[in-house]
Amino acid sequence: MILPAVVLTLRRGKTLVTEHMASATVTKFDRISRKRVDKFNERRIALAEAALLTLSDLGYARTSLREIAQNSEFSHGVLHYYFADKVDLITCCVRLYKSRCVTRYDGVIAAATDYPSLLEGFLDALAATLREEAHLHRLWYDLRSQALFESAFRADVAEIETSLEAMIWRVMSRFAAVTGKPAAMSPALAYAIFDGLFQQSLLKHLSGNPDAIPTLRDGARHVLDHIFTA
Amino acid sequence: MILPAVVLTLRRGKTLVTEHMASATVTKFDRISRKRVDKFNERRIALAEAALLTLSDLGYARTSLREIAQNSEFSHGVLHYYFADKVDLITCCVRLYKSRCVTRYDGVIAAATDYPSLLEGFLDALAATLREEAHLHRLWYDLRSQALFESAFRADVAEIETSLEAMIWRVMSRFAAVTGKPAAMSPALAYAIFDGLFQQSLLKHLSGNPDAIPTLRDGARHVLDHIFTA
DNA sequence: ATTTTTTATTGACAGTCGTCAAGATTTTCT
DNA sequence: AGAAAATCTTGACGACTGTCAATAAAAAAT
Repeated sequence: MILPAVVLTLRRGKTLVTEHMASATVTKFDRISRKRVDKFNERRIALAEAALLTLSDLGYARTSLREIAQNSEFSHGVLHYYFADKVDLITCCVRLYKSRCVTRYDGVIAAATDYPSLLEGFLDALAATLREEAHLHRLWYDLRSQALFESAFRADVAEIETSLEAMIWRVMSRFAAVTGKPAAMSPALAYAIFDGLFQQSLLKHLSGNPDAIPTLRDGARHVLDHIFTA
Repeated sequence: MILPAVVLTLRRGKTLVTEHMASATVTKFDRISRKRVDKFNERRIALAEAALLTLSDLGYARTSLREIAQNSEFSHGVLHYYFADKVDLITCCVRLYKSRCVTRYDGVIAAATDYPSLLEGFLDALAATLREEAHLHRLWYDLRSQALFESAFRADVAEIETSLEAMIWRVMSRFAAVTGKPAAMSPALAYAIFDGLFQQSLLKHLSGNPDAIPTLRDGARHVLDHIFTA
């Protein structure tokens, strides 16, 4: 039981490159160990993926480690082999969420070259997110609220907020490039607006209100029209 | 143990006027019973007030009924005398929150008659809310997130959202009246924008970032300037 | 092929949770 | 005053929680 102890001490770092191996030459031991770390990390991600499913179903407050394990192909004990504690698991899940969402609109905005098609493409993508990933995003809002209480989550949540803000700002910059008008606001403000809009629509959508998606589209269109036309 | 049974069956209604007393003449029995109901309701509110304190300290996920009782002058059993279950208590707390917040800016907007003073007054009030009621508002965002999962909370949360939207719209209408320019957006959009801004600033503020309040002021000022000047 | 290391399961632990029933205490009514 | 009703406390229940140690199973290394 040597490796886990080593990995566990390094787990919290952003990368999994071990420090005492960074220098010196690459030995056989290096390659083997790296392979093990990778495998370890793959399992971590697979488990976090399963956890993400259960979490987005039940929410943070109602999700237990046993429930997560039951919805996976593993036993509940294995979670403590791959994660130090519950916070560590949730943190890993949040990072996974980020890696999925953060390039959500990049394809759409690269494709369009004029305002109308860029607008429609973005609105479609926005609507698709609400329709297809509602459960995942309600989890995001849940975890972000947890960060207001639990300082352990704050750093990761803040980092994701920054990524999402950058994502929205790439969209705005594209609009600016296409229309020739500046996106006359800060990235933070732009993100706040679209985030507020999306959150409002999400609650409507999950309440079964069929106006949720049209409301989201109209709101976003109104904002963008106001900024980038006449 | 007669009254509680009666009251408990009526508890979930918005008012506490009993139905079988609504018609007919006002008898002595009526007055007495009403007085009891009022007293019952006062205790409910006092307990909900205590619960609100604990909840805004710990958040929904980490608050137990025992903890709430411990921070009040009562025992934990009394909570089940005044509330049917935990959801009932939380619902009552949410309603209490609403009644406090919903007129937050009405005084400010009535006082000012020109754009600069109205703007500064509103920004001051916004900043004061963030500074003085941060804990209460993080609870609101927490409970709103819970509503995304628990349908039992949705109706009350939606009602409060409507009230807050109306509150923001009264502010916007005042700005429109003072400047002579229309608030060129829907009430829902205006609320989404300020809510998004506030939420973003709240996370910053609770993370100890001293830029939180200036950011909130600048963001709000930018939006309002953009709408109501030139 | 056997030993070592890694991975996964199981069962138990010490707490906490919401809930409720039985009974003591206080208030109200006659 | 005593009787009745309302209020509050206490203690217990079954269920569930995160955690972890003991151990079995699988994989890797020698």
